[in-house]
Amino acid sequence: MNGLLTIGEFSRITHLSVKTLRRYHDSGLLEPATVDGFSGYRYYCTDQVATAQIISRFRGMQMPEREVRAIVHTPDPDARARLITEHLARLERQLDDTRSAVTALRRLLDPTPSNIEVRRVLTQQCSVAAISEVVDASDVLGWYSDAMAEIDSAVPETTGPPGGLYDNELFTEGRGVMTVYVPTTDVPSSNRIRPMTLPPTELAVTVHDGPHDDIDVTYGALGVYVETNGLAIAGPVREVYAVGPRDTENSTLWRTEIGWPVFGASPRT
Amino acid sequence: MNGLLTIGEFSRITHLSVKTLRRYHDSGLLEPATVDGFSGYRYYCTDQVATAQIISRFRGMQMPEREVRAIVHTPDPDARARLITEHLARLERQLDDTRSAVTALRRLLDPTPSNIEVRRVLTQQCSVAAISEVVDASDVLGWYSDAMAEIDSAVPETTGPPGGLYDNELFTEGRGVMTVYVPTTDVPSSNRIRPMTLPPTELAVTVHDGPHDDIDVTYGALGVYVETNGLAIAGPVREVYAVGPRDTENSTLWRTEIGWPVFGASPRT
DNA sequence: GTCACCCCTCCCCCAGAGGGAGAGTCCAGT
DNA sequence: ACTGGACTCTCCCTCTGGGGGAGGGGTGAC
Repeated sequence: MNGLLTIGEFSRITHLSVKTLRRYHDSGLLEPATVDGFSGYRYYCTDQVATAQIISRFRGMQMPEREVRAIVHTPDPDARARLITEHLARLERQLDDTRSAVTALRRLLDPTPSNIEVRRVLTQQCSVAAISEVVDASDVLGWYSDAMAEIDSAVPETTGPPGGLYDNELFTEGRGVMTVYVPTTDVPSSNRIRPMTLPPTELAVTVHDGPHDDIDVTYGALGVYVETNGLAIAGPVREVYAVGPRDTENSTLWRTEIGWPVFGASPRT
Repeated sequence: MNGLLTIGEFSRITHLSVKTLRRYHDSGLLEPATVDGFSGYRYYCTDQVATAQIISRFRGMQMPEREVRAIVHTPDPDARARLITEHLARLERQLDDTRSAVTALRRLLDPTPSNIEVRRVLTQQCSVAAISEVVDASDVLGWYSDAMAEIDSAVPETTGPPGGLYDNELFTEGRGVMTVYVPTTDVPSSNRIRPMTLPPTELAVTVHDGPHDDIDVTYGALGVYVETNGLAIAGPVREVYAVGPRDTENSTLWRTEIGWPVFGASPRT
């Protein structure tokens, strides 16, 4: 009565279900003011209504509970604000993803089969400056831009467009070795950047024009080609960013070469 | 070799993980072209690459698997298009929710305590036309607008602003009886709409001005008032939409009275 | 024929939520 | 003081959309 609320009363006031309140207690997100040591009854105080509402706001924005916990337990308002803006940025990105997924979907559902031309190529040996690490599939984009930025700022002179090597396990297991590189003869010393020599490789190559929203369609076509021609796969996929974000902001002008290492039949050209 | 792919090959081509492909098989979302009855090996055909990509597009847009299944198994392109536009509308709504959650959050985090005035009122008996049903908390908004539209189109003459009764279980259990009504003396015959008499009730009443984004804050203040004044709760919460969407598009002008049935101390006006 | 790699099933884990059983607690009315 | 009903407790299961890993068997290149 004197300012302490049972879980049911607190639930009516905050519009959080009793179940949810109990979980928030267990996970440390919202601890009751008192817990009766004998009966286990939870008692909340009226001050906690505001906290509960902040929590439900964040959860309503799909913020993960662990982050909400961090925010609620962070007294420093600046750090709070940073966490919040970070989450808003993430929401924005998610929205962008959805938008590009929609446009890519239209292209996929459009009756435009758009046959893809595949060439067989034997690459020349190539000296590059590379960063190589084991990466989760969900981190690929972020890792790529970090690593490429590091290479860009460290390598003074390149002798060709940048590229990447994508281990097949990245796709089949969701985790695998990923490499980004720029061709150069002048590799700086750094703990992440290392010199590498790409060996001559037999590739099935095709070109993807435009943004990467629907690059999977091109991958599909290339994969089907490789398969129907009875070729076996011999290593990580290679992408070369012939025209990319460093060349133009206009993503419709991008030009990505996808090369799938193969062996099995005689290469032409 | 002849157009049939093992799950690993299919995974490399479609960039769906092996685990995910197996689940898609189990759930009927994407059946392999052949399953070896002896070894259990799944074999996919190259035609299925396109289907797999459509699936991953939809999943990338957070579409639930059951809906993706419906779309993929729907041959009729019109029905497909309808399902897709429905989902896009849902995404839009979600986005709106996020936006309003953000604005509401700012208000909540602002150092504006905004004390709320609570009056004690004894309502008069009132005849209404009402729709009453058990509803899930997540459906409240949709159910409300459907029911209110039905009442609006059926009741010719109202004698006051519309209102709603919200069972406390709606909040504590996530499911409960919900009622919407308009005051009228002339109740049409309908299977859903029924005449009701709201009994005289002792209420703790406060007014919420503006859109409903942050109505929970007002609920919190009212709930705290009721609690700190040592009152007990005596029935479903009552909302009266004194100024609402039917009166003006400008949601900042809305005016909602929230009445919490109580008993316990002597009412003042 | 061997052996590495591939694939199978089965079970456990995660986040966030809900359902429900079975037992214990609180409190108001008698 | 007692009783009964409402409230609360814990515990376990379910769902969705994934992932990790164990243990066992299949496939096919050499």
